[in-house]
Amino acid sequence: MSADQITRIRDFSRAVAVEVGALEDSFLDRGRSLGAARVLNAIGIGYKNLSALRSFLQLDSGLLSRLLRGLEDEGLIETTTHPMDRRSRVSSLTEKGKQEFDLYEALSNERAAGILARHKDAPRLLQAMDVVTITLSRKDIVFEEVDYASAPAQHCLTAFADELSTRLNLTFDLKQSGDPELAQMKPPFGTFLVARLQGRPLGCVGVKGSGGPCAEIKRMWIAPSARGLGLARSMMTAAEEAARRLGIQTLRLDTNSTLFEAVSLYQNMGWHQIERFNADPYPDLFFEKHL
Amino acid sequence: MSADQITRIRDFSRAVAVEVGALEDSFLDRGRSLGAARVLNAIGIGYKNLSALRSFLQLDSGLLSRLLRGLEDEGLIETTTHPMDRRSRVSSLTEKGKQEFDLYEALSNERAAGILARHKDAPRLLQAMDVVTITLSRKDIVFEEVDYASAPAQHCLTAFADELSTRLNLTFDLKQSGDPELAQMKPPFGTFLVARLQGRPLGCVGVKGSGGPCAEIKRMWIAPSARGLGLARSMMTAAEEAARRLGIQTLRLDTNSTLFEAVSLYQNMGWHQIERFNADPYPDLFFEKHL
DNA sequence: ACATTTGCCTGACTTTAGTCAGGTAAATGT
DNA sequence: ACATTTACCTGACTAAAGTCAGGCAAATGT
Repeated sequence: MSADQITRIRDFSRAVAVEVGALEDSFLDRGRSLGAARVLNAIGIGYKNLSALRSFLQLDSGLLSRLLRGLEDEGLIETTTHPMDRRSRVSSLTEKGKQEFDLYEALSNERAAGILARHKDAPRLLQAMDVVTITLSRKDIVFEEVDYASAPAQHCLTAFADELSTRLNLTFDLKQSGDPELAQMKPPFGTFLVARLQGRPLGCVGVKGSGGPCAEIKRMWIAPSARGLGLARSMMTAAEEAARRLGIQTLRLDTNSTLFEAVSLYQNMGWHQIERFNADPYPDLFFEKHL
Repeated sequence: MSADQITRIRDFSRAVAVEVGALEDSFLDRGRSLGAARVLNAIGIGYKNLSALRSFLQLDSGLLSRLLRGLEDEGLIETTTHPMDRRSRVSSLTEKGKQEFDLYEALSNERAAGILARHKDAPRLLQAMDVVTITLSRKDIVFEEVDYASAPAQHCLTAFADELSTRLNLTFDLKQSGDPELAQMKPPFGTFLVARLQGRPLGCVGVKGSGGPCAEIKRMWIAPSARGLGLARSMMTAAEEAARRLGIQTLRLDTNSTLFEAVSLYQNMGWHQIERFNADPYPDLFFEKHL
């Protein structure tokens, strides 16, 4: 744990504290105490159960109770008992509360836009922020099976195609609507997985089947900001599990030897090299794995 | 100002608030109120003048006064009147206060080390943090004329040599102690500039003269984390000004055509291409500027 | 010279945050 | 069934943070 690294972390925290603090301060701009504003916003973003609110905001039961009553007196929230457990209570925004919440959102957006405006000539800032965001909250990344045609899937595929196009100096379009692969990457033949962090798509992988015992891994991609976190490995694992659930016994894939990191990942995960199984010009390495 | 960018800023702020908050919390670990701890630390890092303290910590005059008195009662600080203006007062740490300050520093380092430990398998995190830190606080970057042999200069030159070595697959050593260039890059012949952010060196440039009206720009380098901020331009400007102060009338430099960003910067700043003036194998483009 | 401003202190006050010991009603364990 | 636990509320309290008016001494303006 070098002193230099610690200094860099502390410099970082000092530098962002100012900007991030300004964003937090927007919660004070509407004449309400910070505590009350935080509760209102937590309810607005979906923490309705009081116990969830308490643990999210790290509030004492008594304190939360009082803040809630204050918001109720203002007519911003309503609290009812939980239908399953009548000890528990559930809060929700009233119409007036929603308006107030929207005002807080607008304020926060304004502050964020202010940060952006102050640094709009620093194109690398947002990318670097993404890397930090994703790394710090990578425990929250989830894998979802979605339709190949759904918005998050299309987001990944567009980004993937753009990346391939610039890297190989060719034009790729991986998501034509009439694509015959479309049917092969949804159940019962195959599936399509995306990795998401709080809704934002960070990567994808497709399992393309034909009803038989053999299927193919396609469209494996990780967003640049999410690389270096071992996401590829967990996404491959998730894809293999999904394939197993579909009754698939053997998976194949093609890749290019210049992608050495991917190649060593496959070898590391128990894939073994096989003979060429298609005539595509781009791939020059072929792998297989028995599930 | 796209909604997507605003979302990314807000996600970033949410993600770092947790970690940064934990670092701030270390101020509570020694049984003192947050306000008192912040004042003690602000004095420790150099804010001694009360008016400077007030604006740095955004404290009400009365509040600061009381916090200071509390610290005085603990024997941690001493306050004297300002020698120039006897209305103003200046605080400084006592021996006991210094010890207490060091304990806070140790706690903060510990927390930072904790963050590092939690993410040590994310090699890109620190780099990304550096980009964020430097971009957000780039207004604080200063240029200093230093000796070619000084620590910050050597830091830059080592990094520069390493970068050249890996990029060109050769071995460079730009800072041999017996280097004849050493004398030519200090007054009265030339100079050596480093760009620093709170002490950390971010880039360098040398002006190598021989006493005559003509000098050469050498060793121009910007730390990877500090690129994309226009630092190269301001560093070149600073170098030209320093050269002018030394009585130099013409500057020359050599570069390589693959460094297209540098080349377009030179053209943009009024340099014009000239004939080859040395026999080095690496450069293939030569520029000159009359000051 | 004298009014004004600046820099800081003091006292009196309010608000916010946070803690803790009960208390009630519903759910759960055995 | 009855003791225990859980989920929340209430009241009483303290500590910390923040506000404001006034005051004093030194500096400054004219």
